[in-house]
Amino acid sequence: MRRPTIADIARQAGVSKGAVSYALNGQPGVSEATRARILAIADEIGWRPNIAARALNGARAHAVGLALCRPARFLGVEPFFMELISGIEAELSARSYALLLQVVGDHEAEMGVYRRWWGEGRVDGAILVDLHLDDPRVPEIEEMGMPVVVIGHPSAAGSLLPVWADDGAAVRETVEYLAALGHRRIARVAGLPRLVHTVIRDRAFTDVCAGLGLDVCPTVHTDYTGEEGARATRRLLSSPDRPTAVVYDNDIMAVAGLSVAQEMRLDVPADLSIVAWDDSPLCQVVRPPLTVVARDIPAYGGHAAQRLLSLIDGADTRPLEDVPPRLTTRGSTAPPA
Amino acid sequence: MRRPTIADIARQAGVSKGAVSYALNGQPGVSEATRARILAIADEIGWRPNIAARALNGARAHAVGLALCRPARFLGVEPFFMELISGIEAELSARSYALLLQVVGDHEAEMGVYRRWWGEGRVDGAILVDLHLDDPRVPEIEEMGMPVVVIGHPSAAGSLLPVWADDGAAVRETVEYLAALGHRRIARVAGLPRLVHTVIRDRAFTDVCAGLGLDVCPTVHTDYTGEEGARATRRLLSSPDRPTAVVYDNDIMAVAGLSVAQEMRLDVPADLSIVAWDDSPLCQVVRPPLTVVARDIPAYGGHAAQRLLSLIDGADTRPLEDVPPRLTTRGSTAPPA
DNA sequence: TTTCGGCACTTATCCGGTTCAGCAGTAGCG
DNA sequence: CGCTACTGCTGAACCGGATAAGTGCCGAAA
Repeated sequence: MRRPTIADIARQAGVSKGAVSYALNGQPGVSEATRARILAIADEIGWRPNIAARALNGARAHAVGLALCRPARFLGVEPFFMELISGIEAELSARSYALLLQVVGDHEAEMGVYRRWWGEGRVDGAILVDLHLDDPRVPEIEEMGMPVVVIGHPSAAGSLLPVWADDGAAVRETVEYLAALGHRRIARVAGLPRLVHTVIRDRAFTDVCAGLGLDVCPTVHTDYTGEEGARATRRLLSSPDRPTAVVYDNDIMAVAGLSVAQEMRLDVPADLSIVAWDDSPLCQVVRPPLTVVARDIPAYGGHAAQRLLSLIDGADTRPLEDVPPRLTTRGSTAPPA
Repeated sequence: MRRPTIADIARQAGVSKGAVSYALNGQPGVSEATRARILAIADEIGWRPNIAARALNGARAHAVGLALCRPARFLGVEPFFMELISGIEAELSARSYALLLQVVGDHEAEMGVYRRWWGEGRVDGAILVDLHLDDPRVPEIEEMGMPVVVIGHPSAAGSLLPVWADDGAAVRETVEYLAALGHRRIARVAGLPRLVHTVIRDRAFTDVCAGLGLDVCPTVHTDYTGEEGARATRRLLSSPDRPTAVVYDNDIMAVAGLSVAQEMRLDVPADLSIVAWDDSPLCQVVRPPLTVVARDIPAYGGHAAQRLLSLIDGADTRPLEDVPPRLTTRGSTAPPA
């Protein structure tokens, strides 16, 4: 049951290893007749190139890495990562690249994983997600010299190649829509305050609220879990001048917020409008279905993968701004009572 | 910026490549003084073994594969896979194994991926999920000779190593609990009918209902999506002798069912009891929080990874029956009105 | 004093591909 | 006819590490 090698093919075809290599790689140097014979034999005995041997010759590892740095219980919650991964993969597998995945606990462990992968020659590059403010990973990766695409805003990506979407524009669209419905008190239940995209959304939210002359526009930060989303909602809805609309930073918190509102005998959307970030089946399954800021996450991941492969090939390395998220209105938003 | 090799270390230490190799691998053949000097140099210049070179010497690839064969949009929905993956990873990374992940569209593509990974020497083994009835993948993998752990029932795993949990027992526990509450008409909204675990749950459900002498116990099959869960629920609740309890095969369908019930002005749990399969933050966030059949999915994945690594090492290859899922009661179940 | 054993290394080979230099054979051309 | 140019192939080196087979040297036992 030994794996066949090009030496086996060479023996059967009665030529040298070199000739077999040329034939199998579409290189000139063998006649068409010989090439056809070699290919037929290779196919017959089920030969596959051994990537280890190829990689040894300075060739690509034909794999890229993705280390996710969130506790397992948070990862399972949001469809975001799974969708992102499938988008990345669709692109990678079309080019016969493999994805190495690892879930780690903290940034230090994450960097350890990247160092190992890169040092061992396991990957040709990686995708970095969840940028922090003053993210220590950026300078460390720059020093490593590993090709990396950052899913996040260019302002925090250093010299790494960013792929990002204009979250600010989506926040503005959402708030303007709510203001047009007549809402004057809009609250935001945001994610982790140290994440760059949270900061960007925070700033856009504050700016557009001020620009529209809205009354009070509190932002509450959470860890993205339903519990904290529920707690934040409870606090907001208990305040004297409670908001008439709440914008959430993910879907699970929005659903939790919806439950809290219904528990407090508030009608959604009559008494409270709710907007979720990132669409998911979840948002369409609850009553009323949630108005969401939707983006094509698999496409987003696919673009990142494309850019990374280009970067690895030494080609086109310009930053890519993806299409901005779009507001999709459903039953959870309406003019305030 | 070339990656350092043992030749670099040998040059700096003034010894041969062989000596360096012995020193770095803890083999006898070098003095402790030399070993220490070599290790210090290796550490200083940041040397890492090139896995490609190691693999070429017949060593392990130190990676295992997982190909998921479900459309991307279904994958993101259920926390199951993400939790399973993080559990697998926790075990793998502790042993410095990497996980190769690929999302594919159908079984044929999945087998292509396994063939390529195995043929190219990229992986030492793989984990197979979502067993079908008469699954064509089982005999094909048996023929390939790749070490594989199957997450699923032994009856369908052929000669591959199964890791499974007793779903039937959990179904029995659930139905008996509902019957003890006084329910006589219990329905089941199941997943894809071709999956082995669906069949096992189906049979257990029918058997225990018959054993308890319950009135009508319909099972409706779906594709696991919220839409189909909602549709099935609507149909069940519109029937003349509608069930007083529904057991769902995942969490998203249970939540969809809850919304449908509330839309139909049925009180949960007074008019309808609901049980979900697999716990998730989602189940705790909705009102009322859902009674669930819970299992420790990360642990499950971890056990599968352990078994696979044992199998690769040629050690302990007995099937593993994991702890059965346990019923966790919350607010969505009560005696029928 | 010789011999043997073992330590601490070196040298050479191998893994499975890629790639380059070289070398027949032949066709083209003056 | 002789020279060049090209085709189609061979042989060997090489990638980075593992490892079997030496080799030189020292100390202890006969």
